[in-house]
Amino acid sequence: MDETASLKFDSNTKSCAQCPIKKRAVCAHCEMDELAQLEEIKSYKTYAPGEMIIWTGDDMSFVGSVVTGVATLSQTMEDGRRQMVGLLLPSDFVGRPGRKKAVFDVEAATEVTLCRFKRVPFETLLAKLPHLSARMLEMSLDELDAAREWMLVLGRKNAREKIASFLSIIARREAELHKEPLRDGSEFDIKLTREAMADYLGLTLETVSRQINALKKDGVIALQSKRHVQIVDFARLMMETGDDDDGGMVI
Amino acid sequence: MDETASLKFDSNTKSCAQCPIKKRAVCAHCEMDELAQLEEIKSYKTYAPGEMIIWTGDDMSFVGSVVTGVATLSQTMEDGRRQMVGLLLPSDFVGRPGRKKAVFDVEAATEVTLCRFKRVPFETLLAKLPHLSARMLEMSLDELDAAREWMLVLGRKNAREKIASFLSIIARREAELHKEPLRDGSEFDIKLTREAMADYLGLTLETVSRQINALKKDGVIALQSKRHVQIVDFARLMMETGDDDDGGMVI
DNA sequence: TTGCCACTTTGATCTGGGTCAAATAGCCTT
DNA sequence: AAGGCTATTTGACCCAGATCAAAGTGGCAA
Repeated sequence: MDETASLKFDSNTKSCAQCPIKKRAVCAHCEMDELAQLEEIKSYKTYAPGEMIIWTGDDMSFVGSVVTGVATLSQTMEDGRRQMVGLLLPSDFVGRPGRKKAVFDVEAATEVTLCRFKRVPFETLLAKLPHLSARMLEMSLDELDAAREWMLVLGRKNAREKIASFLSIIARREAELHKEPLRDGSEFDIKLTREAMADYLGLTLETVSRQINALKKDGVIALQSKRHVQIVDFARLMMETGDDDDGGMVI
Repeated sequence: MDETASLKFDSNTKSCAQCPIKKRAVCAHCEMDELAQLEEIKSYKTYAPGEMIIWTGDDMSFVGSVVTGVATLSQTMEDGRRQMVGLLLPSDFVGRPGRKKAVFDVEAATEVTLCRFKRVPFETLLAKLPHLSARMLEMSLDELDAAREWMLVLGRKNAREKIASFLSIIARREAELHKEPLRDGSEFDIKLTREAMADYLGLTLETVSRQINALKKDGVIALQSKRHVQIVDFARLMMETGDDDDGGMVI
């Protein structure tokens, strides 16, 4: 939570292509002022894999969004049971305007670079800039849909369906990120341990391992390595999710 | 989805206390114009218990909010498995600005009165009225938190903890609604069937029945009737949820 | 290149909650 | 007050996934 940021990007440059907030919030007919105002309260910080970005209960000094890497959003019960409630990929928002204390843990799964805005000034800007709040609303409604889709996975799907759902979501976002089509043969890294996957899916790590290897044995996926997946039969993977069509999933 | 509304409230009156959108969105220093503009696109409609308010895939001609009654927001898999993803109580928002087709079912659990706004004009207003979009953002962030809290319940809690969590949430919202304190002896109606509870909790109706009666046998709750619960020992009920403190739960 | 350590797989067993089946309890209607 | 609903409870059994245990794998530090 300190400000000893290792700046990977120059926060003074006018042309910060990497910052999703700006990219999304600032449109052609905005005043240049707005850009400059966001610029002033912005900084970048990079976190090491496994590092806690935010602990539940922390004072929220900033909000921001993921520029590179993967972070997890999760809750832990006092007896250690953990549930991931969000997977934060590049362009995803971190924190919540108006919230002083964090209610979830945020942890870097890989090396993560965050584009951060000081919370209070950001809230002030939010009140002044209609485009920014419109974009925030759109983003939070998308997240809400994604969370609700995930509730179906958690509440009603069996282990195999959960794994298939997880893989198809990761594959989809990965493809989207690299602007590549998603098809048979597409491959990608799972940036999470089996345990983190289990925490996302409401399973144990042993069950995750068994089901991944079952999907491999059945020729739905291939494993280049333990964390590198190739989708052999995409249509089949979609069937295995238990969803009616390929459309549903948001995240 | 038709407009054959049975108007319980006069949509022409200037003093519609029941409409949560207005109550929340319109503040003292807003122009009177804004009120009038919302007024113009507003109507009320009442739905019978069990009636579908929105089917997944329907064209969304309106957004709005619950004035009275309880509605459920849910997804159904083609094999019939169902997961409730939200419980809509008075003041809760229905629909999503910018969304043309519904992605969830909305069903009246009791008789429900909705305050509805035609979607497209509402979106136009949203772009013009900063207070309205700020309120919408706040509401959707609250819902997002609630959905994420519920993911912990679905993914990591056992049946008894799920039931305790459900009862404590209902009790809390009921108390809040009637502006009464929540304490030992508080009582309320569960407005859902055992099956609807099961769909909310990711359980079967038999398990819901067994666990409710187990909590009764253990003196945590008492049942005045099958749907009317008295909380005998509130602190104990909170323990049974498995949460560390009484604070967490949103919805 | 060896050894360590964290991650992953695999096996054996157990159990919470699902499934199937039947009985019971409230209800509106007539 | 009898019949016919639907909602709920209760019982018996079973199985998917948890748990416990052990072995395998691979990356990297010295």
